[in-house]
Amino acid sequence: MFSNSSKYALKAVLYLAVNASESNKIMAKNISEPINVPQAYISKLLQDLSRHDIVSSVRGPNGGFYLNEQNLKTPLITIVNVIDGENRLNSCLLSIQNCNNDKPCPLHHFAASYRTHLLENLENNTINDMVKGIKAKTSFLPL
Amino acid sequence: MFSNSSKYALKAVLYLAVNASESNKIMAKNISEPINVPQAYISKLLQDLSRHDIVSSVRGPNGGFYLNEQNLKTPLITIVNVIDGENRLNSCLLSIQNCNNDKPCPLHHFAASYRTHLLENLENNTINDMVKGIKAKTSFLPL
DNA sequence: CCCAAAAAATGACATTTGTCATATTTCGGA
DNA sequence: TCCGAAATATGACAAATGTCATTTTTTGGG
Repeated sequence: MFSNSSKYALKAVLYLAVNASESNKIMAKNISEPINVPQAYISKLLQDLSRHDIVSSVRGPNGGFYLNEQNLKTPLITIVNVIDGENRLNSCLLSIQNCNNDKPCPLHHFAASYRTHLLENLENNTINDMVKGIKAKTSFLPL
Repeated sequence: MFSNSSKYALKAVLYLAVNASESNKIMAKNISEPINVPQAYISKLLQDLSRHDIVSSVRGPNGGFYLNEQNLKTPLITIVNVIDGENRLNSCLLSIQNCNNDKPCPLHHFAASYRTHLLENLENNTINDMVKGIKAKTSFLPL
């Protein structure tokens, strides 16, 4: 579904969204442990995300990562697209070129409705929407 | 979602199910072209499937691959499990250990219903069910 | 009983993905 | 203005996946 990298990126971003702020930046090495991802690896991912304006970062002493107001409005799909590349979620279950509703492959209907449903959710929900759920305790963010 | 290997295996099995029979076996090299998969690669996959009694094979002259009555009754999930290993489809979108309906991760509800839905379909539908759809022209099997 | 056809087995190689280690740059504070 | 803290950059390495080539075994037919 998603690559490991995307999963890690999502976890890191969510962790930052909940725990960091401009006045309380978090260093890569302090994100690593709670989300259970090697430090150097999460650094590399955060650099990618930073370059794409999905997270904010400040170098030097008292530096670290956090999300500003704008960052929080990022739709979840953007994170996946940056890390995994576009339309990783777009292809048919069997990767058949011209599989569509008119000329479906045998497994098409097993996945089609859901896939669009999932995509809609990833497009319409922002990081901030997820944070609300976590703060309202309707969803959880363990390691 | 599935690995390439699983996709290829599914395509090969469906191709055999539609086009081969005990009296009309098909050689690996003749499956390769219509489903657009390298010959040696599809051979390896078919050997795997043959060892697990998902396809039938006969060596020597006039040999080849086909599906017998029993093979046709195989649920689709079995093919995926043999090639990709068990429960590749079981984990949560973020691969969080104890993510479930009671303690869902933030993305849980985006995927949960679909995943169970897809799994049910793969478990309850056999190769033969797919062949029926293809013959009834409600689904299609291009390359 | 040998020969050729075909599956089966084995292993080499390439690519992608994931992981780690080591520089390099930037910045604030003493 | 220099030092150390931290992000950033780069590249090496490992593992999984995908691809290809070669050899071995089995089998039917002449």
